[in-house]
Amino acid sequence: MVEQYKQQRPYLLALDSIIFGFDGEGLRVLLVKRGIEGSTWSLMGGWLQPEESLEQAAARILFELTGLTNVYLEQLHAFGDPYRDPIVRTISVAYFSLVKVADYESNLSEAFQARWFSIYDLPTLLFDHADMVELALKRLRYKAAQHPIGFELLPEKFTIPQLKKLYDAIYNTDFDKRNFSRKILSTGLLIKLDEKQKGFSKKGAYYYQVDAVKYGQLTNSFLNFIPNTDTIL
Amino acid sequence: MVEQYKQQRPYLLALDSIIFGFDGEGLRVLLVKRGIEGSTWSLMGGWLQPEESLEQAAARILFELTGLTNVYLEQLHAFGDPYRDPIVRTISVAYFSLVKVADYESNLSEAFQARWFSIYDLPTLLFDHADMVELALKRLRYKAAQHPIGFELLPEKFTIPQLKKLYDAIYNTDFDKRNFSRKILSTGLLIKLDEKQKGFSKKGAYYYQVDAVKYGQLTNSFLNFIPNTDTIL
DNA sequence: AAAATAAGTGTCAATTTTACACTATAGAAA
DNA sequence: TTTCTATAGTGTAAAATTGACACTTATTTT
Repeated sequence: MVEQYKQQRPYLLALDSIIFGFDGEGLRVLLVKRGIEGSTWSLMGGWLQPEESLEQAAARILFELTGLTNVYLEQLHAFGDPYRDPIVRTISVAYFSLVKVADYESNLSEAFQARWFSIYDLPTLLFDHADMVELALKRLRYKAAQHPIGFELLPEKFTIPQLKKLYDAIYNTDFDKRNFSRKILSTGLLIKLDEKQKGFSKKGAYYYQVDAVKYGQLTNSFLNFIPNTDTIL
Repeated sequence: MVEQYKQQRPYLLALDSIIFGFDGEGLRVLLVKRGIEGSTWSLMGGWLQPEESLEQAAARILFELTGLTNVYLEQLHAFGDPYRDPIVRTISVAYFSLVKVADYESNLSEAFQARWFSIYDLPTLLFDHADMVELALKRLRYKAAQHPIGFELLPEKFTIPQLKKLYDAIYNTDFDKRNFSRKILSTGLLIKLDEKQKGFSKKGAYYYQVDAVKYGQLTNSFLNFIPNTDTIL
């Protein structure tokens, strides 16, 4: 049994992060310079360390770039085509994360030459990173339709028009604002604050924040798409 | 750059398969005997070979056990806790697959001591395999609510009552047969055959089969849960 | 011929979705 | 101070979908 292990060839194991952000206008992905002469844009990545879980490694790598902790992080997919990395065969486990751009101190980015790119206008990427971004975008769309994860991309306090702009950006469409706010508010997940947003529009939109208690409960069944499978069994 | 690769420690990379089947009564998982003295039930698994992609490896391992090809196979999750395998650190990429039990020749199972278990009555499993099964079941439920993957568990020709029993088993519930058949037929995905099932009931239920053309188109938006994101961009 | 068993089907009320346009507010400009 | 302008905010009616509910049909067995 143990001999069976010894005969096996080991592989390098990397992690790559698709980091989504929303700046109020469009959906962005954070990329860094990498490659032979630092000439190619790539996803932020790193190597798995001996005492780390995959999730811990992904969180560490995200922290090294952004200085952020407590960030939404979800495993996307393991990529393992034999020649995806032409130098040495490397399996990469991709994670996607949603960060609040406002929280992101850009000071740390310089070491990595990080930059936000619009998801609709990406440069050529290293290895199979374009596939990773494409899959991550699919997953984000899929997930945001059913789970309240959009809020992870917004500041603590946000307005309904901001939220709508975010969803517009994610789905590259233009939702009807009446139907949108009815649907969002019907989840009971938002708490209206007394404060209004200043500066952007003359009238000013009310700020809302997520009801943390309800947010914790609603992992599934957000927008009535899917029955809450937690309670089926 | 290349030196950076050399400093990294490699890890063993395994694959494990959660193989679901449906025998007309309940949802089953195929398990094999493994462990120190072949004493423990475990998922079917194997090692990644140098020239294989992850998907190819998972398909090969599935073939070695069941003799089946062209089986529904989907990557579930990469499991990489440092001590999940107490002997040597091993990253396992879990795949879940849906097989038609009728197709499965049980001849090959003997080499692996394979057996179908009800998902509601599993034995103690090796390592973190119980977590894998749990996650796979969640994914199956999640997915079957939106995508027409249930058919992968049934023979080519099946009746509506059979399909309902399958969904009942997946969600451990009892759907209303009128609403169920209305909903399923409204997808336009099923073709009614002239033939009736014999032997099971006196009246006999009509056989249906999946419309292959429409099946290819409908990857999302099966039961109207999710807008078809393929067409959004 | 009657009984038994599972298949197959229809309706109505409630809910949800979709399409669509006007009013309110507050700052800026005249 | 009045007017203008830009965005916020809100309601309704038709259509589609869902959910609850029970009887008839077809065939085999007795």
